[in-house]
Amino acid sequence: MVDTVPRSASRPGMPARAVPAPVVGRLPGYLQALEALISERVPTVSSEELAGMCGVRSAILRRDLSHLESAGRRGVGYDCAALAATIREFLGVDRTRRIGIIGAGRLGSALADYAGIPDRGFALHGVFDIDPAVIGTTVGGVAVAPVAEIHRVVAAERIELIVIAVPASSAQAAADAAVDAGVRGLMSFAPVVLTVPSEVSVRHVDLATELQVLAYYTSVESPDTRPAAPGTDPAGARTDTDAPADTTEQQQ
Amino acid sequence: MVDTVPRSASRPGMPARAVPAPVVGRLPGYLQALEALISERVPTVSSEELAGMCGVRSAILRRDLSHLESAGRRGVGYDCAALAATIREFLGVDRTRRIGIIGAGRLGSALADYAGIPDRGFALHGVFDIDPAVIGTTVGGVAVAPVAEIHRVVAAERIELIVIAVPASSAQAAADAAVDAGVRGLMSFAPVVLTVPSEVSVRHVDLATELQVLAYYTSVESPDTRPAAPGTDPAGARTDTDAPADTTEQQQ
DNA sequence: GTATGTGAAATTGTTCACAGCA
DNA sequence: TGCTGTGAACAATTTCACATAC
Repeated sequence: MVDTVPRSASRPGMPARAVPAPVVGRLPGYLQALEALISERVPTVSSEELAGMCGVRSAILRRDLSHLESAGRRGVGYDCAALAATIREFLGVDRTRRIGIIGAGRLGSALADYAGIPDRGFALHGVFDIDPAVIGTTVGGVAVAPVAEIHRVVAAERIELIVIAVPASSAQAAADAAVDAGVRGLMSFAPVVLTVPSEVSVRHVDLATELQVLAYYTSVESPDTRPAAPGTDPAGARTDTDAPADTTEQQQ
Repeated sequence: MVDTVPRSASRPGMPARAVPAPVVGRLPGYLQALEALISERVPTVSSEELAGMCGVRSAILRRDLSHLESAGRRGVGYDCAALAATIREFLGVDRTRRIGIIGAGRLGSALADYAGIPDRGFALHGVFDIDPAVIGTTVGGVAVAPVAEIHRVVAAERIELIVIAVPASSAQAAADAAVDAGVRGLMSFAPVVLTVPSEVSVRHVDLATELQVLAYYTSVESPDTRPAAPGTDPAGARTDTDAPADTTEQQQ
């Protein structure tokens, strides 16, 4: 599926700017659903169907897709393969992105497995740690290198994104090292706010944060609350958050 | 505005309902920052300071806090300990919430470590798997039990939240088992949309999704984001040139 | 003087509903 | 006929700015 067309990789050929963060956050979900359809040999989907698979309303789906040069055919629907290709290109994963992970502990190793999974547009090209005991061992098919060498490895392997899987106490240092190495995209699992230059993007995932939000929703309307509608509060895909996940599953 | 949202007669206890999802999503971040301040013996913070620590604007912070019975003192700021207590109570983590993890693989084991960390309001009370090879082993200080026993364990240990850390192919089955066991809050790391009853809340975190969003933001930055030829734009769209330029994501 | 809490405005995002094309 | 794409209505959220309280 990757099969990057031998074309210029410098710029996506579509109006990139001005696409709202919530939209960007939902696109990966559409892409995932499309890939499932494609693997089942389904040629086209209607906005209604695709939206249903992703847990959003069809109107949202259509408007979201209108931001990128949509490939729908009125009266027919969207060509799965074409739309998937469009979204991949839009997101910039039409070519494989090389990623690295700082932290070869349990979490880092686990993430390495996921990151190594092909067909999602990413490939693991570096794992870093400061612990001499793990340096040199293989994680996710890659030899663990000292964090001190991150600059060299990032350059040599052309790593573009770094996942931070170290304890909170070393997260900022890890981020600094990654930024210093030239990386412009960071995804952190450490429960601290990272300070980075404005040109660097950071996505943050924190187990405790997610659980606390979950705790809120399970207590608000679990025990005895039934104040009408509140249950329908769909957690908007946070820009950043957001994560494109809905809190409450609602079927209507 | 017509207050369509039922602020409802909230529970006498204390929390006021109808709090927007974006607000709920930011509260854990405030709590985290407050805990850091508390550990440094800082007695009070201004909205300006706290907001700065969390990567949000002070106006947002103040309005967010206004949703719960705020504890600020004009001219002074917020009492760290009091505010932290208020947020904990609001989120429902003023008492320890018991969680369980389905999937004792690498990811599940890694998460078990995080989940076991005290002071965040959670305690691991169950780990489940279907693989006979890991059942009985200890993960995160808990003996791994068969998924088939989840109902019994959830009841016995009074587990309230379940983290799903299994492959995509078994995620729905895991969710079904958890729901059947009476759990009303799920956090899933599997890249699939889970179908659950409306009274169950689901939070979803997917590495590939996050990386794809990150990929987008790291490639959009191109200095010359030239929206191609105007002809490509179907409806002479209002190219709101000028982007928010928010490369830096703030956490959710 | 300082910093909160909050109307009101501005902005951003979602839903409706239908014109128009395949 | 069926379904997309989108103007317009609507709703939610953020930001401003200031009265208010300490």
